[in-house]
Amino acid sequence: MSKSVSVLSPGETVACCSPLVSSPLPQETAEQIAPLLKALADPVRLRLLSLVAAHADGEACVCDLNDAFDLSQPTISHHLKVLHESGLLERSKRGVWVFYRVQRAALADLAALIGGGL
Amino acid sequence: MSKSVSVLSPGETVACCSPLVSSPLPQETAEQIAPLLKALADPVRLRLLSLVAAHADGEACVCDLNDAFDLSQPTISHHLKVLHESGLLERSKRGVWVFYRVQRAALADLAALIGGGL
DNA sequence: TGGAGACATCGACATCCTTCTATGTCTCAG
DNA sequence: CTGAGACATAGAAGGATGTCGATGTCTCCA
Repeated sequence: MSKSVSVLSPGETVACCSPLVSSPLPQETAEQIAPLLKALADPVRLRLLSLVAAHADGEACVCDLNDAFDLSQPTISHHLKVLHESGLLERSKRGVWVFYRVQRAALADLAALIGGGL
Repeated sequence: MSKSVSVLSPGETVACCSPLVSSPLPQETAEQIAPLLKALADPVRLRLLSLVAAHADGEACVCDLNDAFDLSQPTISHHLKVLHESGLLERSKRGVWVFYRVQRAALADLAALIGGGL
């Protein structure tokens, strides 16, 4: 995993900017946003995020998520890490289990960036 | 460029689904959406899209866009192609020049997918 | 204390992506 | 018709990404 993936420390959300279509995005901002979109731009990670969000109480244990895919446990763990490091998923360990929860603010900011000004 | 990038034919927009956080995204849908996000998930392409959208009359000529980057002309051409094939940019040739215009519906659909249900 | 189970990390491999240079295609002016 | 300019395509190189099996770490229970 290259360092540039985690531009935001886990838990931090996008301090967002004026909408994409309103004014030219500064290079620096573009380089901040792109990793976030890249984290989202994978079918497995999209489904993971969606599964977590739609789960009861808004959080899901890794064990639940593993079962939903035909992928190895380390692969799922890797994707969850990407989502977590990009600030899209919150992590909390309780006993033996690890639970993930969607950081709705980050998603909302992204949506505002893309869809704002339309 | 692998074939899977252009899931949508150029000009077609996302026939969008229920929001990401509302119900588990079906695998098929996730595989349809991911290429769109992937098209957006690059700092150069983010700035290209933003530049086009913010340009006078909502469209920009490739010659204008080339000047805004420290990248070779074929590289910009490549990124524009990715954005076009994903349905985010509309292409129109007038004389010697090629103009690109943002397909706002595609952006709006994406934003609704990500931010809907928050 | 020791074993089992839940996750994370490591290292490897194949594929994909970004970028480049070189070259092709199309259109207009002269 | 020929040259120049705008843009696209082709092919190659280097780095990034997705996936795996093997292994490590932590926590709980017996």
